[in-house]
Amino acid sequence: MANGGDQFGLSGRPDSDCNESPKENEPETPSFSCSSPASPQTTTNQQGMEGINVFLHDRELWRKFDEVGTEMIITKAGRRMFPSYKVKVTGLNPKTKYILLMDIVPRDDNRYKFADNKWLVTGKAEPAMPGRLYVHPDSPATGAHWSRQLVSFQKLKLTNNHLDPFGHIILNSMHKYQPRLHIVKADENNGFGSKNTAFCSHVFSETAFIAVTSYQNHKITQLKIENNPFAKGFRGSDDNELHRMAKLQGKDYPVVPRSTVRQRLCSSGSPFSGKGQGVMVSPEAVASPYSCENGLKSSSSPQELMAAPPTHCTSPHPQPPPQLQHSQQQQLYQCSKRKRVENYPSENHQHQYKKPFTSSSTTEGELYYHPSSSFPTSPTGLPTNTGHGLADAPYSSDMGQRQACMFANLEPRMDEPGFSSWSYPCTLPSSMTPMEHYPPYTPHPPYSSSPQGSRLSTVAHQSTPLMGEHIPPELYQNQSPGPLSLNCHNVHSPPLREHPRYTSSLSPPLYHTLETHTHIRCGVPEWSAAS
DNA sequence: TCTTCCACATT
DNA sequence: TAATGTGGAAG
Repeated sequence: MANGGDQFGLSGRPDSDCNESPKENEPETPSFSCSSPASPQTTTNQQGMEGINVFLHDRELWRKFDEVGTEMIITKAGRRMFPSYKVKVTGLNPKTKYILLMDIVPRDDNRYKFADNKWLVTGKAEPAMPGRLYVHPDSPATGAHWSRQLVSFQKLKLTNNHLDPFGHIILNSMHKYQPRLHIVKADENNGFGSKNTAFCSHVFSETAFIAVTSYQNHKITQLKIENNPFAKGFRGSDDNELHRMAKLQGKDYPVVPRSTVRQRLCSSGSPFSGKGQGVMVSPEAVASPYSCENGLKSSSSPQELMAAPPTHCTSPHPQPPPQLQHSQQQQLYQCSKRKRVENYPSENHQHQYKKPFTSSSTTEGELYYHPSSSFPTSPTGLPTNTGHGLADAPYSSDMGQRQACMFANLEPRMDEPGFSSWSYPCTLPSSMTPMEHYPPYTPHPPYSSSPQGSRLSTVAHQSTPLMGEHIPPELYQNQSPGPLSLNCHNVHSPPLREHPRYTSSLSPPLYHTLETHTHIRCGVPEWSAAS
């Protein structure tokens, strides 16, 4: 990882995002994350997905965590991610409907342990958990809708319960993962999965993390406490508090005043990344290894840094190394809270606790809900892709929030963590069309708890342009032509490997989806575990 | 060494 | 008050 590198102070609570009306934003937490530049680099010409750019919200915060080595708690009941995954999407056709979804894939084949203040590889990874997709509850929605404000995936939860019935994303503790965002263009029926379905995917390497059941690195603990509103209670007011906490944690790290934690965190290399650590350099310098990263001015302000769009490795037309244009960086992102849509009865009151988090996500549904997502399914609950509109079946806000949205999926892998961000608008191969019924199952039912999930799973199976085993060799190459080929203009783009371990035998239903996988790599330095 | 359960804090 | 978060104790 270690693609962070900012030397700025913490950006302030991540919750002060753009959904909050300006006046609600805490003055002390400049939401520079609310500004976003136009993305200059989409060059795809397929399926109308060209020009789409995705900007990671609170990128600075993500980078801070990444520098240290992000850890995400996973619990049986499911735990949200922090920082939460929020993005601003631009370049969408205002009238076209899109489905936004996320998945989290293994970043490598290792199992880790935290020892000597650093992450070390301890062996082979456990078989991957059943892949699940988290479809944003607003899906499908028009480009105008998605573009209106930040799209938040903060409701996404991570669990280590292999039998999780809630649709949470299942992960293995002590394994490294990479969240990915997929934007799929809904077809005329508000669904997708046809062979012409277009989509693009984006990966922000700084959002990679190691799943843990309890924090291993105290620096991460401190960062979480510092930035997560829910952890305010753990924020010490003085040095003693920190010493106390450190002591309680049984850590022998020197404890510094809270006021200096940030500096300490920013100035210390990440044992996690293991590379380029010793010296904390400028953001752009740190990002430099990532060829897909947009260049950033060394004098970039936090706003600009945040505004840096992800690198897109688009297909089929390779782009030149994305270079953020200043003028575009300056484009300001609207931070006003979206007005409720009359037709969508929304909850008039948000849970207070949600404010800081949901503020940025009107798309989350707290502010309103679409009548929405109905994914056609077969009588067995399997995807049928018969063309029913996604919007056919309204779901309650509650449903939308909780279940909207996880899907079983093949187990993709971010093999060889080398991507920074990529997109591969392309035509889905016929192999991605709805599959036959799943075999009865299964330790990892696609979405046992969610009726909606069942419907939505259609989307997952049909559209997920994910990776998995059996990837045609040619697809490993960035230059491969054809619908699924991807061109990553990355310096480091070693061929992807297949991972026999992730075979269909693990979870038959889940490995049924794609015969043709799109494996993209954008050459980002590998996380150096056990460096 | 890692996971689960708990009390407590915040919104 | 409920939901959700946290770190830490206990297993």
